[in-house]
Amino acid sequence: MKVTVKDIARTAGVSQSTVSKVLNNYAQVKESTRKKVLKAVEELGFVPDLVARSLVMNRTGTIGLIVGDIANPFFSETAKVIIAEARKSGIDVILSDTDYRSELMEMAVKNMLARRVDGILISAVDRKDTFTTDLYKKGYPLVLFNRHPDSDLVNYIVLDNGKGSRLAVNHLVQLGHRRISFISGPLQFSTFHHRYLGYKNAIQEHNIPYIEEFVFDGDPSYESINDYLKELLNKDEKPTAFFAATDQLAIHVMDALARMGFNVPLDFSVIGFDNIDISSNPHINLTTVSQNKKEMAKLALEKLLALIDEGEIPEQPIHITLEPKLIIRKTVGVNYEQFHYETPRGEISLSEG
Amino acid sequence: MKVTVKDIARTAGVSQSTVSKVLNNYAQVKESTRKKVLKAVEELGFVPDLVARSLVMNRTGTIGLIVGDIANPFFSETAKVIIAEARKSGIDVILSDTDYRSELMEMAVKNMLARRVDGILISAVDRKDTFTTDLYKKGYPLVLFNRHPDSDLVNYIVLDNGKGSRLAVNHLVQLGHRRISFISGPLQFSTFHHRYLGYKNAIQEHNIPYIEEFVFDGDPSYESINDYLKELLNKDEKPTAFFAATDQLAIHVMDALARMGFNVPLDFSVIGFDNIDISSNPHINLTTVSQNKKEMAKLALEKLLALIDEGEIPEQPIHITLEPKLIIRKTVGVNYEQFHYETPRGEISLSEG
DNA sequence: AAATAAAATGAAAACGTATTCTGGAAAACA
DNA sequence: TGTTTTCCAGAATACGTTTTCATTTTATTT
Repeated sequence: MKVTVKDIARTAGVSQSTVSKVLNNYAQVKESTRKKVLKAVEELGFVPDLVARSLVMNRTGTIGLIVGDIANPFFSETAKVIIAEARKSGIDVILSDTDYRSELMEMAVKNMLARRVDGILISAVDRKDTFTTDLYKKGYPLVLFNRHPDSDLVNYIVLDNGKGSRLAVNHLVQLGHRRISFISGPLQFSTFHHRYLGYKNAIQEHNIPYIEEFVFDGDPSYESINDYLKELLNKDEKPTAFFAATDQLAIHVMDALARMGFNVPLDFSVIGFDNIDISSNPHINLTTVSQNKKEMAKLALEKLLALIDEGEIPEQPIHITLEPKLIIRKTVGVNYEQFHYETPRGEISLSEG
Repeated sequence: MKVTVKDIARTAGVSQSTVSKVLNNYAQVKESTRKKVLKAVEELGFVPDLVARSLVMNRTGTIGLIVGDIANPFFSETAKVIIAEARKSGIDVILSDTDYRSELMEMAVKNMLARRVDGILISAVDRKDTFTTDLYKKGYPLVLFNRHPDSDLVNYIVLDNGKGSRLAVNHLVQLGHRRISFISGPLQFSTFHHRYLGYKNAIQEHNIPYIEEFVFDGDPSYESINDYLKELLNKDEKPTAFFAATDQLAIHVMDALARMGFNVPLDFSVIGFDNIDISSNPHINLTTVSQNKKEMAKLALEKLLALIDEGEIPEQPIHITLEPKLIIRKTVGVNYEQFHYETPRGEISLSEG
């Protein structure tokens, strides 16, 4: 039936332990017997049982990857590099999708612990999450990326989201916009929280009043955003630009505006965040803040593997923040109205290039 | 350190076997001892070691999922439903990404066998692949989806790709197009192969001559397609419509046309295949052939789990083909030229709805 | 109350591997 | 040649469960 070490031992005329030794490249084994064993392995087509090995080695050679939504390009692109890089170290990844529900995250982690994965990578924690922190304190190899909890006592690799927002707001302000609406996702995620904070700080740095009605953080569906925009654009005080916390949201905004008969960037400017693939499509051409997803994923895995190899957790948690970058395309225009009526400043460059 | 069944046994004052029995809901255990054991489990926070269990049960509770490119929406969307559905049965999935390279597929399978996954789901086989067929013949639970090899001796769930092409071609022909270019991906994949065959058959059914220069199956990158189009549109005999074997390819085509200053659908019609998320975007609005990815994924998993539970493979491999559907949006127009100069037929409806 | 049947428990083996430790053979040294 | 060291190989144990089978306990019958 299934060929095991025992079979190899028998046909090679040695003991199980020597077979194991040649399989694991022990030095202490004569060349002649090594040959015998290898020949038997070849003949019988033996392949070591990794679960048995896991049991005795106390290492499974697997890691868990928990994402918010694998169908979301951000998560799938990061997953891709993690899987590819892990494979280079002979490590397999068990993937879990929380569908943005934090209860599922906790369940996924528990399940993976039972499966004895060697470490866990999570890009889907809530700000108020304490579960991961507790787990890490117990010495379990764990690194978060993309999102992090409010607690600082766990490893994470994230984008400097606040800075990203500042980049976006500055760009808009430079082109004359002073009434900027912020379209956010759920603020319980650190990404959105910091993008929101960055937006708020940036406009205040420019002495722009913060208008509560200008920020949206409700249900991120198209319909919901469409409703919000309709209501907003009926008021006296309209924004001239929309800063969306996500390219996906930005595209919703653009769609809604288009359906209302507005032109982007002539009537309104739109800027996104993430630089997903579609955004560079000539029909979309979204100006956005980009993050280096691949580097983030690579770093997260790298740190996790190091943690696993170390065998013990460092005193100080690892915190890495990556730099955002502004990608200028075609959805942001000059707010002439602003230049005309309020504070026209000649030194500001109006070119988009 | 780690709490095991032995610890539970000790603190509950029973034997390992009884602990195992209450954990696995054996009938033959007195209520009072069940209580004792459960209490100890609770107190010590015991959680069963799944790798140890796997070893003895000869079942890991994991399946392997091998995809061509997890960053591609088709694969990530199917992966999402597979992961979610598998979880409902307490099964975890190990994900592998072949990056469209078939050698990697074979390696991934071998690795998963060593990991003793209970079954494997593959959406990334070549037409000439025999490895999976051989494996299945050996009795290993295996189901392919999306793509299938030329051999029929293995289970697969696929779309009726030929029919999908016919749907697309018929639609174009009904609107007066007779010069239809087919933009394909690599024909070594059954999906593209059958879409190509469907295209060829469909135009022949309409007595349209097959023109070799009208089909492209080279490198599916934007640049390569752009080059092809430039050359093609310099010739005398130009197509009036493009049928792309993939929405991704259709979007490349539209981008290239847009950059050359053409309007879709006024100058050229474009139709895609797959109905990925972006295609419904108002800026894209691609007419396309859709497939029910979720159902495909669900069916594939369902069949695999059934196979695993059966314990032995059925005499006849399972073959399921799903129905494609035409989604009419805004990228296909009427070819008036055709109606005007050649065979204007009054009975053909020109409305797009 | 004794005999029997049924129910509950435990001892032991198994799953397939890695590793420690011991003993013997060979080599190196005297 | 005798002794010490080095090198190899194997026996035994461990990893943490499940499961079979024998045994003890409890319940049922006469």
